[in-house]
Amino acid sequence: MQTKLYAMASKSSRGPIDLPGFFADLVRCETRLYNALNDRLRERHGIVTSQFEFLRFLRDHPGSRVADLATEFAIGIGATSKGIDRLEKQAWVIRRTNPSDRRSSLLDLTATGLQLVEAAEATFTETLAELTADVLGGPSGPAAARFLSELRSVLERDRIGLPTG
Amino acid sequence: MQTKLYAMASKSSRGPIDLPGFFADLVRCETRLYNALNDRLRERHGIVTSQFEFLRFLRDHPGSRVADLATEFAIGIGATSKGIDRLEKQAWVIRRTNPSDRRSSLLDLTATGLQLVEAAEATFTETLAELTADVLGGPSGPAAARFLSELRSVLERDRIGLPTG
DNA sequence: TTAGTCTGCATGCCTAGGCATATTGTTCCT
DNA sequence: AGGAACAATATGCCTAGGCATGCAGACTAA
Repeated sequence: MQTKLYAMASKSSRGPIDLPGFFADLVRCETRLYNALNDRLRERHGIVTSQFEFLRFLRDHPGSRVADLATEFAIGIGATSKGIDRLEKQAWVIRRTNPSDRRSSLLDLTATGLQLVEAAEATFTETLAELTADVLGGPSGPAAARFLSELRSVLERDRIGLPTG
Repeated sequence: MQTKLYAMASKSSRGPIDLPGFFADLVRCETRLYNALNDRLRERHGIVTSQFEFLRFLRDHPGSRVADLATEFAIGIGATSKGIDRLEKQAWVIRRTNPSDRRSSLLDLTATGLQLVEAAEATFTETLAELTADVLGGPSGPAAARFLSELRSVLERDRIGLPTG
């Protein structure tokens, strides 16, 4: 597969980063990891990765509003609302009216939702470790983690890439 | 925004990588960069990032088949076929019957398509540089590039995360 | 208060991708 | 040669997200 040529080219670059190549690698890794995690989570828990991420966020930030999720995941408000609809339909999440602003709801996991997210988290972590095992031992891991963490902070600070709706 | 807590936690970790945090940062960076690039490319050239990537791939790999694109981008064959339909409708790509296997077509850019991809590439590279300027100077960039390049190679080697169709 | 504006979210319409299937062409046996 | 298995991709149906809109609640100024 010709693809490999790209990877090798950026790998051996010594000067400043090959930015397009870097971005391509970033997107390809994200896509494939996301797909693989979807498969596992669907098969074992009947959810997909985006749902797992919603549930995990609500576990870690109980009482969030729809807009908080939208900002966190950089997706539209409408999409977020619909995603919550689906989780609510499964009785994994409840909307409770916000006492201090009746336009919005506060979101929380149900007991079942909590149970689900804990089980799914085990699968998630395990699968991720499995998929990245071959490179995690390498020396560039911590630097990569630092880099993406900083980049994410900057993008969030400047509100880059937030959809309209 | 509570989000920052995540980023800082993974940033200051010293031992083995916080894998879920790393993955979260990866996905968030990808989403926001992709969204921002979409906005710019749409506004200036009337295409989105996925289309730019298709066009660029065909420029660099003329005569590819639909399946080659599907593998490269880890998306389904059907989706790829439809994506090519759209590019063909705009006369940016042509399907030419594969002389050695008439089930498939060989894909190539038209002159207009080539012109478009060259212009879009300038926007793409420039925008990407702009968005990542604040962290590119940092010391962890090259290691991050190496890490993702290696991870990508491993995922491709093991055919991880390829959709069914 | 009360009109006017703003905000948060739900909903509708449209597009894009996943998966299943259909179609056409190729390969492999015999 | 002839048919069965296989392969490449085009197409249909379904779901999820983007964007625009609608609506209820909050906020402001007079």
